[in-house]
Amino acid sequence: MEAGRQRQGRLWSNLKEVCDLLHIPAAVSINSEELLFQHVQFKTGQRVHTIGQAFDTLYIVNSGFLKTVLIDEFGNEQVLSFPMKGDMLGVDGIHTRHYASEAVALSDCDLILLPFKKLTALGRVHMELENLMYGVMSRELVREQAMIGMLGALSAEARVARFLVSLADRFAAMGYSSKLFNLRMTRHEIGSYLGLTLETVSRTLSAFNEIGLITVDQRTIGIKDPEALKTLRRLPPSRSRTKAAGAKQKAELDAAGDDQVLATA
Amino acid sequence: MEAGRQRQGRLWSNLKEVCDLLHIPAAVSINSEELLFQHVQFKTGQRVHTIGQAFDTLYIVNSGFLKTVLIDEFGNEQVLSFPMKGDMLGVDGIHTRHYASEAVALSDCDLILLPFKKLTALGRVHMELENLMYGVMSRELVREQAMIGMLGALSAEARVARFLVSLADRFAAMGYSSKLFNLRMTRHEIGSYLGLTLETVSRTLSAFNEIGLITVDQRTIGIKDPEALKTLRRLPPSRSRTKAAGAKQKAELDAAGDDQVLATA
DNA sequence: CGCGTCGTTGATAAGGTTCAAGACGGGTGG
DNA sequence: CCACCCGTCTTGAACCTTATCAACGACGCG
Repeated sequence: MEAGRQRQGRLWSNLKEVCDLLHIPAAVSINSEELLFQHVQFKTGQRVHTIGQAFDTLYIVNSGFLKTVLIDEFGNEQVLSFPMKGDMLGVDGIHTRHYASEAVALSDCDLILLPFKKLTALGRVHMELENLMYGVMSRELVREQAMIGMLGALSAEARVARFLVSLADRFAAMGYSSKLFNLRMTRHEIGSYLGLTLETVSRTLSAFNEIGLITVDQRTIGIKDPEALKTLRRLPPSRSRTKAAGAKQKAELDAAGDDQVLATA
Repeated sequence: MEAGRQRQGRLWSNLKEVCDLLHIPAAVSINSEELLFQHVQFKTGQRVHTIGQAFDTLYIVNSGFLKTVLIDEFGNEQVLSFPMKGDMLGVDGIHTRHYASEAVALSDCDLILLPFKKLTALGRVHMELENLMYGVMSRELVREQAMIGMLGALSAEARVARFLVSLADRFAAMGYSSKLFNLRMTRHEIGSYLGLTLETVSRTLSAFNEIGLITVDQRTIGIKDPEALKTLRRLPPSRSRTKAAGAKQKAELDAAGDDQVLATA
């Protein structure tokens, strides 16, 4: 329907601002005010790019909230990430020159356009740019690795707990409160992201609420006991009794607090 | 114990060979025979790099089989990938300048060293290199996205089936048989990779064997019905009834073959 | 030859999904 | 302005996939 952007970008950013946004030490020898990147706005529900669409530009989130999704053979969505301020979009398009995922705005957004051609051309001149890109892509890779580890090894409760902590941290990094914030996504989307059903997500949030770890009021989440959330596990759920060093004594610890749902470091 | 490599690299490769190995169109204007990369050999069980170790070089697998793992707070391993010929290792170290994962040789291996410093220095001169790196990293990112989608949405049987197909494809790409090959990893490692227990992996393989999809003899796998394996799902297990377009008619298809364990395209 | 690792298979239980019903909230149209 | 509706969220109950626990067989190595 769309995927067409409403271009009238009044805003532009220079490289310094882009680096700051990405939390990458700029080391910019480029004083250029002539090196500017255009902004684009997307409204809630609009798609920034779709799967298979020809790749030509990367995006950096300046404000707003999005989701990126994969669509399976039945049209079901699998949420991959919830990008927000400072995150980069579109990197998965570099390889095949077609975006591998779809990015949808969950709120009104302001994105910075980084035309890939322009970027590589600039890299020819300024090495900082190249290293910046490597850093951002590597960071994204590490994030996805952590995600795989979480999906592969953690229980539903642990996943939801870590999701909340991670959100809190990101809000904190953006200067917002990490104690009280609004979820921009539905339970369904959270569930997809965490490999759970929306019912399980809902139930788990309710459970956390009853225990006093958080408060829940629809999309409004209050974090009451961040430490407990961080270390919550229950169910070291598989590939336990590994011979890996250090596994044993921790297992005893675990057994000690067995009837507890949570543990504090 | 090790993580110290047994350097006596007799072998060296030029950029052209590296590109071929990575399946990246070289477009090499660099005729250099003076631009050589050293090889290193690792024996079964040796670690190429460990978590937290200072990052300085990337590796390309020239021959042999490895695994990369994350270690959680209890010492449990979470397998992230099974790199083989043509795959790149160490990319996750770029961001923090420390490797985020551990790479272990599952067989005797021959790896090509790409000192990162050297690489970026070369990138200053030869643009092809830069684009090569972007391509490789983007490809890896896409691979991990697919992995997340799989862990988040597929049943145990579908995961094992896709794992086998993916292995078959990779063997084929390496010039080996895609119909008969040896697993280089244990059931435990497969289970960790797929987010399952080793028992479930074993049982699923046995089930596929009985149905005639594959033959199993310990580590030796024979692929009998690749198409069935590719399309096997059973249990679109969660986030089903999505309102996403196209979901409906496919759901009917699904119901039609409901008592069937497998479906052929 | 025995021990340890790896793999198979069975019985049991539990975590999480599925199905179902209802509540809440926001937007729309009468 | 209220009624209505639809998407979202919550909660309950039954079911099912997969983990857990356990025992045994097979292989490889010292």
